[in-house]
Amino acid sequence: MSRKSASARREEILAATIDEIETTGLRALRVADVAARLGLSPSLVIYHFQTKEALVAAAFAHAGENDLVLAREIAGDDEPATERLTRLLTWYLPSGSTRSWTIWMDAWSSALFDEQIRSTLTVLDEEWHAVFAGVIRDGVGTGEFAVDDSAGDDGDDSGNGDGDPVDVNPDEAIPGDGDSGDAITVAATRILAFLDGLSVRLLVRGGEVERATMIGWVTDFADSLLGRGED
Amino acid sequence: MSRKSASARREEILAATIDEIETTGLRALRVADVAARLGLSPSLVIYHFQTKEALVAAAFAHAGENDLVLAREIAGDDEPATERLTRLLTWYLPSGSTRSWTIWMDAWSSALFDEQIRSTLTVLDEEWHAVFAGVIRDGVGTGEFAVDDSAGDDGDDSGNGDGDPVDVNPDEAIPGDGDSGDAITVAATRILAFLDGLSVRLLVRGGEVERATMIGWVTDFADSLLGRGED
DNA sequence: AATCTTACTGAACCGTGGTTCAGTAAGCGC
DNA sequence: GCGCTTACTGAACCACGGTTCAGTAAGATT
Repeated sequence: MSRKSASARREEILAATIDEIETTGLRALRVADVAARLGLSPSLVIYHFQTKEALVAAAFAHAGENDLVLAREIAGDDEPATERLTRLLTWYLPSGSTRSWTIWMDAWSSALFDEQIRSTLTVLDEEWHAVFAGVIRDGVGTGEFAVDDSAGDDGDDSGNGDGDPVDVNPDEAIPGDGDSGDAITVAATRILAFLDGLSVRLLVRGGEVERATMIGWVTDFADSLLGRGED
Repeated sequence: MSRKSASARREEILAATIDEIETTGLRALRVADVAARLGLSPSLVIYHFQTKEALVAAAFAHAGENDLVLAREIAGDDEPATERLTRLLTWYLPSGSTRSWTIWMDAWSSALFDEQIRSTLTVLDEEWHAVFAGVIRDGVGTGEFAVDDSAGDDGDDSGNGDGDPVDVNPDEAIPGDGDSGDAITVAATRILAFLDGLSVRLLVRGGEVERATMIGWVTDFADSLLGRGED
């Protein structure tokens, strides 16, 4: 049998675990199946990750980082911010693409009762914020977007036809602690929440048909948050 | 031991199951725990529901209907539609209140691989639609809301300052088949999706602090969809 | 009171699957 | 080649928990 370095094997196993969860669900996940997928013995999986629970936790983190790598690629292109944002939104929603999605339903439900997984998801979420906020900030810089700072208030923002663009210096927008920070971060949070809600709907109720219209909805939402559609 | 009618006992067991899932998660759910919660034997649970899987499926349906009963109460009040909508939004988001929520993370992840649960969730979702759409329709009738019918289109709805209110006769808005129907149904879908996304965020990342601001966000969103905040 | 239905129990059964452990051999340094 | 580290296996272990089944008694019906 071909021996591999510990780190290489670990990555293999994590990928196999993600695939397994993706196709059969966390509920039905067996370490034996993960091992079988690679032609290895179940003992080896436990040898590398001490317990099944740890394996799952590591798999969530791994899947999350994988997605973020691709997201950062999109966000780092040299296209205009508007285009990058649209591509991010489109790619975020579940499809037959590279992005794993069903795994996150399981991750959420696990996070409710597992402190470790919860903190993993929190970190991933903050990185997602950073990606979106970065693109938005770029767009504000080029004048493509206009964000008004009354966005976080309660209901009485009736008269804000056009808001003043806020220029935030990149180093003061630390994602570390609060979503309730500046308007850009708040916009990113709202968009991400809407994306998650739509994704759940898309996954739970089959219908690939609606994906296209959903993209329209998020685009509209982003436009209204980012001061487009009024100029 | 006090004997109860089958239907009464079934309801007891379902309620206990929901509580158990709510507090320990579906992952850790044991029929023995459900039984112990009521001082009964595990065999009885299986006696009433033939299998654990069926028990869980029934519990999801039961919890969903419970929530809907309360939602319909709110929606059926004689207050103005604006007020009812706000109360619905506020009550929908997870809190320490009556509404069960963590159970739905598990329900979603189960639905991905269980046809029965998926159809249960689909039905519940359609009923939720009906509740929201009903209130919105009332608001359109009284002139509180104004919905424009270009809402479902792609990105090019830039110039819609004020849309014409659409009067839909109540019997032609059947939730049965399509979310892609009229503007009212579409608005309900978008609001529900946003609510779900925010709820996940609230549950997975602890922070009860943000609930108040989230209510503000949904209100803003609803306002923009329903033609308020521009008049 | 007799009987019949049926809610209900206790104990045993048994498949499942994560984990352990002693042992094997592959690569690497000397 | 020798030996050390370490990836890796096979078989056995063992706990856990859903399900079964034979039996009991409570309540309704007559």
